[in-house]
Amino acid sequence: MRLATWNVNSINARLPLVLKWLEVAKPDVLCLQELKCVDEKFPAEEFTKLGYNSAVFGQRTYNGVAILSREASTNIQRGFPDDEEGAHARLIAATIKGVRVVNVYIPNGQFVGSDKYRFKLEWMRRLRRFFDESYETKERVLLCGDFNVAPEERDVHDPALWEGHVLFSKRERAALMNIKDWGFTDAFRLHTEEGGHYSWWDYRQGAFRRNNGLRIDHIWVSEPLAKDCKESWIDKEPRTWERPSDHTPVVARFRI
DNA sequence: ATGGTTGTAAAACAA
Repeated sequence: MRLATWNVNSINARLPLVLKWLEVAKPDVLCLQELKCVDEKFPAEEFTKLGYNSAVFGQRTYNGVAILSREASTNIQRGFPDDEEGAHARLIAATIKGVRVVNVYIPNGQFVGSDKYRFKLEWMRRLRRFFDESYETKERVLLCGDFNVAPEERDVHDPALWEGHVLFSKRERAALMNIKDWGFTDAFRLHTEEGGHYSWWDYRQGAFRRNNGLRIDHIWVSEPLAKDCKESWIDKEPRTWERPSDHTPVVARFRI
């Protein structure tokens, strides 16, 4: 089974690229973030034509997450169990081939010290609590998505420049490690030690051309799944296509 | 350089 995660920055603006990528990469599961549309505007029929089922949790203008899968997914959950009405559409979970797939779009945080930064840290605390209350570490659990945090210096093109800034500040990294401490392993780091591999590049200042990026999109797995993870990579090609998302897909392959 | 780019949606806001 191949699973991928991709922040598309509007599914309708990116539809031609997503369809093209599905046809060449042929993942079994594709987790999407930043749909920027309500459920009714999600182009599910286009994915049906390529053989994918859609589980969607949309929202007007901002956020929105979805899970595409060749096999039908079961037990679809939208948002945290204790979410209030109108809460951000940032989490969708579904079971596929015995794997509990949790797809998240962690808040960006705007800048360190802002209200949105505090919201990000609180959301991350809730995500850790969600795993404590919902799953056992011996189950096959997978957490993926746009985490909006680079875990380590080797995940940042210029750590000195980024130190203390949103996406790489100490409190965000601590909040991220707290989630990881539930029992996750970074699938990408099972297979690659060196730095310089990024999943996001700012649209501005030729950041992609200069490889000024961050590794902020991740696939994390519980212990039983880590044993079955054969490969993980970042597919930079869609970032070179016309009208790209600022993120590119991250992929993992499992012996399932 | 107090900037730069993109998407939504119709002027700012979010990233």
